[in-house]
Parts: sequence; structure tokens; C-alpha cells
Amino acid sequence: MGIVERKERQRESLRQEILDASREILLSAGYGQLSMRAIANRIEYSPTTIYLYFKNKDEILYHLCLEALERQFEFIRTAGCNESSPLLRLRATLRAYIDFGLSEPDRYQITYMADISRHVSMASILEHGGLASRLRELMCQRVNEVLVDAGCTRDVHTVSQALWAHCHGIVSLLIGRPDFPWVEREKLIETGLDISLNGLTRRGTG
Amino acid sequence: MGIVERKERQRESLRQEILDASREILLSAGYGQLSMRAIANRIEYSPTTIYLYFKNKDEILYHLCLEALERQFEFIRTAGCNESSPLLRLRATLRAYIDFGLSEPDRYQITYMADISRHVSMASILEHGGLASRLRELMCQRVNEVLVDAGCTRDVHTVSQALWAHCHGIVSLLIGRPDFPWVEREKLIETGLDISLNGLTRRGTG
Amino acid sequence: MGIVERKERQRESLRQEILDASREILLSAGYGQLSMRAIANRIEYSPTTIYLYFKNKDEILYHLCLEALERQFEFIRTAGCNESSPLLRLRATLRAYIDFGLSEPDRYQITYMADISRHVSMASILEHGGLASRLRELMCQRVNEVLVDAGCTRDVHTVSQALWAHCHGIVSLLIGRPDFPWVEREKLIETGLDISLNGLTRRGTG
Amino acid sequence: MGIVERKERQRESLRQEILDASREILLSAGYGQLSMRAIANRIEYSPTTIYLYFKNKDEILYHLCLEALERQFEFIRTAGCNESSPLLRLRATLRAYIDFGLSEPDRYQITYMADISRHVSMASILEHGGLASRLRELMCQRVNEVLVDAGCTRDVHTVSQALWAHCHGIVSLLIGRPDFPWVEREKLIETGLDISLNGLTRRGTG
DNA sequence: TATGAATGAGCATTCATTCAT
DNA sequence: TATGAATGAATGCTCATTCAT
Repeated sequence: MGIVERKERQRESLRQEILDASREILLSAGYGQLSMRAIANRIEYSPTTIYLYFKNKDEILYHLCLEALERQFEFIRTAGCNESSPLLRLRATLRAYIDFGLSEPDRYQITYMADISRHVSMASILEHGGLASRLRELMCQRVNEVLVDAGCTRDVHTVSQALWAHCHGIVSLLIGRPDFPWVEREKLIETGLDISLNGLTRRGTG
Repeated sequence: MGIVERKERQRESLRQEILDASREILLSAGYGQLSMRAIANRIEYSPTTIYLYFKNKDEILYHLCLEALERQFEFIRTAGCNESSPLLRLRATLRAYIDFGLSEPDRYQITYMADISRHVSMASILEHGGLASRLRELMCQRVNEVLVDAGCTRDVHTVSQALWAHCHGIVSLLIGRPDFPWVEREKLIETGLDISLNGLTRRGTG
Repeated sequence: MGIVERKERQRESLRQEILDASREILLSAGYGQLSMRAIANRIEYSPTTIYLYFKNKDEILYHLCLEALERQFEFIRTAGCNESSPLLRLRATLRAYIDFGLSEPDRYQITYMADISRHVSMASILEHGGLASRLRELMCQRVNEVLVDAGCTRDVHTVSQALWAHCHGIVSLLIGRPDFPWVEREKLIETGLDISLNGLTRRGTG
Repeated sequence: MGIVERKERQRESLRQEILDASREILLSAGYGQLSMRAIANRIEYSPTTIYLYFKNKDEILYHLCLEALERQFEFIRTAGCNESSPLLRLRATLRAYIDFGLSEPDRYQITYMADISRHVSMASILEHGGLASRLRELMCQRVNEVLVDAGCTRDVHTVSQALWAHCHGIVSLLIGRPDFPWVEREKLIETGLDISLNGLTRRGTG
């Protein structure tokens, strides 16, 4: 049955090539340039061939989102497991979130592209396999540990969302504005995390 | 010379109508729907007419960005001037940044839309009239006051950029993910600011 | 206002050219070959131009049907008015029906093309201006005169429909099977009418 | 040799399935929907397989026509053989023609579909096995009997063609315009035959 | 016998833009 | 100032067919 398997692998491989090509176009040239022809061009197949692997353009977008989310979850899931304190575990998780965005900027952005969410039911993706909610739970758990440990009474969901926002802000600006005169990237990230995490366990002003 | 002036005013008025129509389409339907015909339809003129006011579509986008930036600057500039302490002034400034984004989401997003920045030289916009740098300076000044006041030795640019990122994260997520189960908006914002500003003047972990 | 009128005429003229070209393609090459490109080719304009005159392909088909029906009605309406007897008037009307089909075979066939009726609401066309019902009424009236005159008790609607069918049979076969070894056309038509009309006023077998 | 025979039978069986599927699509959805993929879908084989049984789409159409004609001939051939008079035999033959069209509208229409005759050499079909000419001869023979019997001097070919046209008119209208407010079908058909046959043996006006 | 992979040609339609008026 | 006419280029998608297996 080696033949069947080889064919299977070939098929999967081209399918992945299509997704890769699409992602590359999406990020390098924008949603407006993501045409079936452009994809075909890049993978050096005819446009028709794409339809043998995906029903239509929207399905490509759907799987692009799905795949991006899966990668993100996998990347972040195990981060900080071995850290000794709740705060370090949380910090490692946030850092992993940022690192994923910076190391796979195309995949990161895809899940935030407005044009895509108009063509793909983001809801259906976000709930697929509970990926999104599992990520959210992971974050809440890490935050909760810290709050408990510090005897802090803040609402865990509020804090989680705020921290998510902070990290998203850093990633999306660094990715989206590459020409801006940023300070040294590592310093910016660590300072950002410092500020957020220092402030987390201290009595607030508001 | 009243006639010339009136004509000038009329001209300016239609020009503004075009920009308004474009911005509305951009936000309600997305960049993909922003066609010259769609704009023409909305202002109830022929598509050709638009070319009398703007050289081409990209020029519309350019002025859309410009105008958005001006509004943003105007909105933020005076915020917090009357506050009594450096920290409150900074907080007011950051809050104004967030409030602008939430009250004029269309204008806010325009300056961050990836599709647009591909058609418009963002650099030229950002430097136009020094708007961007003036905003940056304002922010740095506010941050500097706080750092000095607190005897904190952090780099002012690093902190400024981190805070900007935090605020941008909050705004862009709230705008971009309206369906997400956010905690109460006011609470999220204030908690976010608390965390950032509390952490700012405290000795960090990193 | 001469300019406006000239423009109006030009516009109407190209619109008609489009319809003519479409009809010609339809009949010479079949529905399957009726593409916007083919039409454009024939009128020597770009495909895009067609959309300035018709909203889409279906609208072209719709107007093609409409126009064909109008022509047919106009052609048949006055036939036989001056004839001296009811029978001669009916015969003239039927003959006009056949003659229309043979002299404008393309227009005749359009209203019977199955593929078209799948894209155009035939009902809406048939009832437009009551053209179809007016034609039906005309026919029934002519038939009724004959039946009354001959003291024949047949149902007028049944007879009308049967006669219509007979004429349609002659036209559609002569048009649709040009290569068949038909007897001399004039003889066939007149014999067909003879048979139908002779039998009409005679007591039937069934 | 049983194996060979079984294979032969299997082959013939799939071949027939293809024709059946094609005919069904043709009538239910129209020529425009008759694609190789649609056929393949319906017979639950791959599109490629069809090419093992038919050289191409046109060949399918060709055999569809052929088969339809054979069925029609078979249906009509024996009609009226037992009738006692020439007129009743002719009437039974015409009635059979109409009944075939109404009971197998798909097969009937196929031989008259304009789109098909563009892809299939109708001439070659009509002469295949002399089916068409044998049908014509049958009709002429039936007509001739009547004319002789009635001492009528009309040309037998002219009359045959006229009667064929009459019957075709009835069938094609009833099939092609199912939504038209027809009088009761049986009555329409019998009246049509009455008129045609009554008029046949009576001295004409033309 | 049967099929999956692949493709070139074609389709209806939309868009930004130009031109003459 | 404003527009109607026109177009070339592009888009997503379908189809009949071929080829290697």
C-alpha cells in the first residue's frame, strides 16, 4: 500500500503548498492581491488545479485561519511549564505569545485581518476544537495563579484581557510598522512585560 | 471675490464629502468594497467627478489617513493639561488615545489598515506637518515628567513605545473583535491603564 | 436640445445593435454560444460596454423575448381585417402567424427556446402589456366568428389552441429542419391550412 | 465464454446508464446543465470513466438521439394495425405519435432540441438504419390508404408532412409550455385530430 | 476497467481609469 | 464643474478533455 500512502503524501503536500503560497501573498501583498491566479502562479500550477484541493477561495482562507490558530496554540501551550513561580510562568506565556507573533508574523496577522473575517466565519474557527477557548483558559489559569499567589483581588478575566491586549499591541505594532524608529526590540518587549507584570500585583490607582 | 470664495467652499465641501463617503464605506464594508463607483454612488455624483477632486484612489486614501491623523492629534493634544500631577496627565493622555480610537473607530483604524499602508506611503503621512513626531514628543514629554517625578531611570522612549503599544492593543482588539465576550469596557480600559501605570514607576523584574 | 436627442438616438441604436447581435448569435450558434464576449465581438465593442446598456445577460434575454413578442403581435394583429368572411379572416390570421415565423425565424424561435425560459421569467414577459393574452384573444375572436357563422358548437378555446398548435408545428419544423426534403413550402402551408380549416366547420368523428 | 459475455453485458449496462443519466439531466435541467461531471455524478463514476464508453460529449448526444428515434419508431410502428378502416388506422398512427411525445417527453424533445442538432449530425442520425425514412414511409402509406379510400387527389407527401407538423405542434407546445392554461389535454388532442382528419377528405378552399 | 491529477479555454462580471464633451 | 461612453485588465469559477497509472 506504499503507493497509496505516497499519493496521499503528495496530495497533502500540494495542499500545504497552496496554503503556504496563499499566506505568503496575503502578508506580502495584502488581501486584495490574493487571487486564485496569484496562488496558482506562485505554486506553478494552473488555477484550475487549486480547485482540486479546495472547494473555493473562502475555504482556503478558512484553513489558513485554522492552521494559524493551531500553530499559535501549540507554540504557546507548553511555554513556562517548568518555571518555578506563578509570575514567571505567566511571563513566559505572554512572552511566548509575543514571540509567536514575531516569529510567524504572517500566521499571527491572518487571525486579525479584517478582510478575512468578512469571508470566513471567525466564530466557527475560533470554536473549532475549542482552540480559542482553550487558549483563553490557559491564560486565565496563569493569571489566576499569580493573583492568588499575590493575594490580589482583581478580576481574573479583566486582567487576562488587558494583558492579552498589551501583548497584541506590541506584536501588531512591531509587525505592522516595520519602518517606525523602534527602540531595540528585545528591550521594548521586556520593558512592556515589566510594566504590565509589575503593575499587576501592586495596589492600583483606579 | 465672493463668487470665488463660494466656489472654493463648494469645492472643498464636495472634496470632504468624498472623504467622508470613503471612510464610511471603508469601515462599514471594508477595504475590498471601497470602489470609486461605490463612493460615487454614495455622494450621488458620477465616478468621473471624483477624479476632479482627487488624482486617483490612492490619493483619496492618502488624505483619509492624513485627516485621521490630524483628528487624532487634535483630540489627544490638550488632554490632561489641567491635571495636577505628571502621572494623572500621562494617564489622561493615554485615556484620550484610547477614547479617540473607540469614539472614531473608522478614523483610528484607517491609519492602521494594512491594505491602505500598501497604497499610501505611510512615511510621508507620518511626517506630514510633523504630526506624528509631535504626537510622539507629546507622549515622551508626559512620560518623562512621570519618570523624573518618580526618580525612575527607565528609558523614556522605550516606555513611551510600550505604553503606546498597550493602548493600541486595547483599542484595536475592542474595535476589531466586537463579538468577543469582553468584560465591561470601562473596567477593561481602566484596569489596563492601572496595570501599565502602576508598573511604570516600580522597580521591574527584568 | 438637438444634442441630447442625437445622443439619445445613438444610445438607443447601440442598445438595439446589442439585441440584434444577441439574436443572431442565438439563432446561428445556439444559446450555448451566446456569451457577453461573443456579443461584444460582433458589435465590435468591449464586453464591458454591454454592461452600460444592459444590467446583465439575463436582461438581454428578457428584452430579446419582449421585442420578439411585440414584433409578432404587430405582424399578426392587422392581418385579415379587410377580408370579407370570417373564415377568410381566420385563415389570414393563421397565415400571418406562419409567415411571421418564416420571415423572422430568429425572433419566432426565441420565444420558444427552452434554455431562455430557464433564465427569463416567461410569465412576466407573456403578461407584459398583455401581449400574449391580447394575441390569444384575437385568435379566439377570429375562431369564434367562424364557429358562429358555421353554426358549429365546438369550444372556441379548444379550437384556438388546436389551430395554434397546427401552425406552430408547421413553422417550427420548417425552421428547425431546413435540410428535410420538404415538399414545396407554399403548397405545404396552404394544404395545412386547408386541412385545418376544412375540418373545422365539419361535424367531427370524435 | 461466459466471462466475456458477462463483461460485455456489464459494459453495455454502464453505457446505457450513461445515456439514461444524460437524458434525465437534459430534460430536468436543460442542455446547459448537461456536463460530463454532472453525468459522472449521477452514475456515481468518475468523469474519466465516461470516456471509456463514449469518445466525447457529442457522441453521447448522438446516441441519445439515435435511441430516442428507435424508441419512437417502435412505439408508432404497430399502432392501428388492427383498426378496421384506413382513416382509423391513420388516426391511430397520429395518436401514437402524439402519445409517444407526451409519454416520453425527454426522448421526444431530444430529437428536436436545437442545441443538440448543432452538435450532432442530424442527417446521419435520420438516415441511420433508415429509421426516419421508414417512419416517413409508414406515415405516407397510412395517408395514401385514406386518400385512395376517399377518392381524394391530394399529394400524399404534402398531406403527410402537414399532418406530421400538426401533431408535432400539439406535442411540442404541450411539453414546452406546461404552464400555459391549456384546455383539457385529451380534448385538445382529439379536437386537433378531428379537425385535421375531417378536413383531409373534404374538398379544400385553396 | 477505472480513476485522480492536471490543464487551457472559456464564462459573467467588476473595477480604475481615460476621453470627449 | 460634471458626465456618459468606453475599455483593458482582472476576478472567481466551470468545463471538456488528456494523461499516467
